[in-house]
Amino acid sequence: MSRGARTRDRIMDVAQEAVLAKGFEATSIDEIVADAGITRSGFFYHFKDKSALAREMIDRYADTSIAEIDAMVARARELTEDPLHVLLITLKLIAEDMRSAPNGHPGCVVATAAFHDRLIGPEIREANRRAVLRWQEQFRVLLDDIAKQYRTNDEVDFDRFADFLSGAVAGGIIMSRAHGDTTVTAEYVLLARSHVKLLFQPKLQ
Amino acid sequence: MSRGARTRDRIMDVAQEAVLAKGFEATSIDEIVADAGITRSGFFYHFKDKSALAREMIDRYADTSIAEIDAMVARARELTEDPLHVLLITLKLIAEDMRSAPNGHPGCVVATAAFHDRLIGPEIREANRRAVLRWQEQFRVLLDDIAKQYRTNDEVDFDRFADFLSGAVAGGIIMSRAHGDTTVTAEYVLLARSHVKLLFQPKLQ
DNA sequence: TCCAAACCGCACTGCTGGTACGGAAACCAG
DNA sequence: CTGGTTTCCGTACCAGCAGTGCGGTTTGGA
Repeated sequence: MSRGARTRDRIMDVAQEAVLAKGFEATSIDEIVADAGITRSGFFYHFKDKSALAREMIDRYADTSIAEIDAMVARARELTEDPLHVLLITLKLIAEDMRSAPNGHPGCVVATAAFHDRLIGPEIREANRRAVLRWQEQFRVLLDDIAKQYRTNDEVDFDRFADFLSGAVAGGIIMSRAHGDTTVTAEYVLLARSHVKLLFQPKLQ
Repeated sequence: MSRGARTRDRIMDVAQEAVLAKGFEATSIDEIVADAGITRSGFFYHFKDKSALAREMIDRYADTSIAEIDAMVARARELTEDPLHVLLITLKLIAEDMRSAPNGHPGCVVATAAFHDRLIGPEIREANRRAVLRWQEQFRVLLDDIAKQYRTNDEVDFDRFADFLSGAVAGGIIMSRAHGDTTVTAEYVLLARSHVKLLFQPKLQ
């Protein structure tokens, strides 16, 4: 990893922590460069503006998030062959992971960016779109596997439902902020899990 | 309604439209006063700072939202006595209302405020908390009515689930912004409705 | 050793939220 | 109609912000 790449990563590290805690606009470039141990000139050498930083942060955040969920799916597949239980276990692992975090779920760069439209040009919007589509695709695959062996107890569009599962997390983040209760997001994941269970589980009650 | 109250309302009207479209920080006071037909001095006469405006906007937004939902609940009660169907019809009315809006759901001041922590002092946070608790209470009452006549197909905490229903809207707003598709929020409400149906409906399949 | 990438220092612009204060117009009670 | 209060304007000012420009310096690698 080159020196430049390391600096870029350090910038994004400190920026992400601040952005998740305070939002994009509330995080000043002066603050970022101070924490990253560089100067404003150094910052603008790597990112042409704050928007470019946001765009790269979104992509990087999506990368790590997708990888983490993939790891949980893999772990779930080790525990069962039943596709329904793969998803149920995955959702439980996600919830546990959120609950085990020191201060609950730290927030989501994508969700945060969605509400800061000043710095959101078409590029940021596109980066956000890419991210949510990747999450949707991830859950969509699991739902398709389930559909091969189970029938649903209600008619739902699978693309929408896959999207809805990540949307539950997004909603949980908003509500956890509104409530001032960091455990909310994990509970939302478990409620979404309940939805999955009710949707596919045969012979209810 | 006094002259001052009318001016305050006009300020909040134009501010809300801009905030829902662009976020709090992206909406400048200069822009608000221009659209409201007053001066900066006039603005600061009514609101001591931008944060005070946000706080009053949140309360006002919650008031109208609660009233709208109450009206839909009342309409649903006219159509059926069954408490489960009261909620199901209410959710359908909410979804239809969102879909009928010219540009989909315009967004939520509470959700927007949750992601703009610069101007969020304890007062804003408290206003946001009040709002989500009011929504939660609204759905909680309907769920309690259902519980008197139905048993659930899965164990869920009713307070959480009531909160989850409004959270679905919040998540839908985020995802609609991320997708760039304004119909998403209404679809989320319908998926939440499906969850309710699956949770209470006896003798599935 | 040499060159390019990486980074610094500094000066500048334009916009923002916010303060301060004197004054003017609108409104309302007596 | 009068006097006082509410409401609003005009202007000048401050600090913090994102972003630009550019010359200079350090660093790492071929």
